[in-house]
Amino acid sequence: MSGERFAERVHALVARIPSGNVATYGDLAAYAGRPRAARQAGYAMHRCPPGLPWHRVINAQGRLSVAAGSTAWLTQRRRLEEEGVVFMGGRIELARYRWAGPNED
DNA sequence: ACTGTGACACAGG
DNA sequence: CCCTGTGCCACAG
Repeated sequence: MSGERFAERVHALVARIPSGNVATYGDLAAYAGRPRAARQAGYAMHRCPPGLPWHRVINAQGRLSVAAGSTAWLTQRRRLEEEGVVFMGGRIELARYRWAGPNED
C-alpha cells in the first residue's frame, strides 16, 4: 500500500465511483491520503488507463475539466447524462451527485 | 538530484 | 460571471 504510486491509488478510487455519482480531483486526492494533491490527481487522470469511469471525475466547480467542445468533452457529458446527472448552465450540482468516498460505497 | 509541468483549488478583484 | 495570482506536489524527462 505505502509503496503504491499515488496515481494508482487515484485510479483504484475512480474505479469505485458509483454510476450517477461524481468526484472532484480534490476529493480523489483526499481519499488517496494526499488532501493537497488535487493537481496531481488531475495529472493522474490525464494519464488514465482504459476501462475506468473517468467521466465521473470533474472539478470543484461542477464543470468538466477537458477542453469544451472536444470529443472527450462530448463523451464525458453524454455519459454523465446517461447516468442521470443533470447539467444546468454547463454545470452540475455537486452537493447532489458528489461521491461520499470509498468508505461509504 | 533537479526542474518544469499541469484533466486542480481557492482567494481576490 | 470572468480573469489573475498563489499554493500545491507527484511525476516525467
